[in-house]
Amino acid sequence: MRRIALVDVNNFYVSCERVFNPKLEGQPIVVLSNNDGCIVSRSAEVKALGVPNGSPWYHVRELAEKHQIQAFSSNYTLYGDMSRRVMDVLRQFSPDQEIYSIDEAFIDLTPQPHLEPAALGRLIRQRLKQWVGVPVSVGVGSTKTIAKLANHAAKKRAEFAGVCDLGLLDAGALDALMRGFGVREVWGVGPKLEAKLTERGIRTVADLRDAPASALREAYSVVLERTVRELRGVSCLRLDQVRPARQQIISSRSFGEPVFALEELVQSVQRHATRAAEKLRRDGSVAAVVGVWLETNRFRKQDAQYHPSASTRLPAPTDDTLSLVAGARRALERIFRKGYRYVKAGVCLSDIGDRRVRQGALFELPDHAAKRERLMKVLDAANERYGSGILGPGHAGMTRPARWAMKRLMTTPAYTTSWNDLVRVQA
DNA sequence: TCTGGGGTCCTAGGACCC
DNA sequence: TCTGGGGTCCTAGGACCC
Repeated sequence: MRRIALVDVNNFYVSCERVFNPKLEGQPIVVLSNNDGCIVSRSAEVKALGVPNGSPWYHVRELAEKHQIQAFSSNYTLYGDMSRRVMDVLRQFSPDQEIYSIDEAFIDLTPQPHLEPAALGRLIRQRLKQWVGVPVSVGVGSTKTIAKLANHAAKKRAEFAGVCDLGLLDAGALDALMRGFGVREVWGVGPKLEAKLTERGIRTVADLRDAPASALREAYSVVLERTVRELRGVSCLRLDQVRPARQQIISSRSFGEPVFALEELVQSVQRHATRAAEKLRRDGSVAAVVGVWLETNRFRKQDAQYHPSASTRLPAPTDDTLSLVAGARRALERIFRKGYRYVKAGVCLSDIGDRRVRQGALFELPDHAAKRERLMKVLDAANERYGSGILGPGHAGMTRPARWAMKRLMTTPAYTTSWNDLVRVQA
């Protein structure tokens, strides 16, 4: 029997903000998405007010004023660094770790049968609180799907006090617990599947566990069949310790203000292609296709809508910023139409491979490629040292601050990654 | 006036092959 | 009246995750 633990940080972004501003403890606070658009993290106090995750911030303004909810712009520099600290601590409990997202990881405790998972879970909780400063929940089960469910139980049921090992429950207690949770709480069941399953009379986790797996595969997909088997304790999902290189790299942003002119779209698309190329090089990958898309505001029914996309296939896979920017620009020029109120642009790199086994172009000059490579090294080094975006193509004549630049009006300092932002402690 | 930004996997259907 | 039977590859779109 495997023993998989899922550890995640409770309302991660909110918890990060609280580490450096303890006065926020016990206060209703939220963290907002880019452009201060939507709520992406809520403290328990805000959840208790019934504010759903993902709500547009301006929709809850009134409620926020009434209850003095404090909002913060997202500070990904801080959250990324805090995430690294959490993962470092977790790795000390088991080297068999899959970092599943910025705030959660699976760890395999099977190779340490002499340790009791629940006791270990309590130790993890205590240590992360003390060493990193964030509260976590721990769920343990014989499969990843059960560990996810256990984690949910650890949060929702006070009697578990943040740590739940479903392996400790006898059959009757496990059944009761599974009857107490709706099918939507299962990892892999979203709103669409929930609706379809409900039609079939499958309403609780227990209903899904006991449903005929092969029939569900026929009706829906192999993904759902695997979920059902995992709920029964049959492991169908591997623990992926090494993340394979990404197959797709996206850089996109909503604009701070609507944009109408090609000139401004060019600037933002160049910026996205540059960022995507940086990510690509960091992965040690090359891409053969660069895609661009534009969006108008789909919530504004009075506006003419236009959501075009196009892509450019490059002569050979590359990680060269200038080639990728040029490709993105060509794609953009093909889809741009005047007269629309654009609110977002994005770039997507695909057909990605390992740069070490890259196939060159037929007419490529070897020393040209070598020069470009050196140029990219300089670019990456400069941006690493002086801040991302300091050096890049198309910067000449750029209007600052651009209309397309993000709005972030409530950002906290980069406490852990910038000397200037270090916390001052008074004696 | 203001509604995020990343990713993954699977399926269906069409084009094409022998 | 009857019009084969396998394959592969690619793409678009859908569903899910955080």
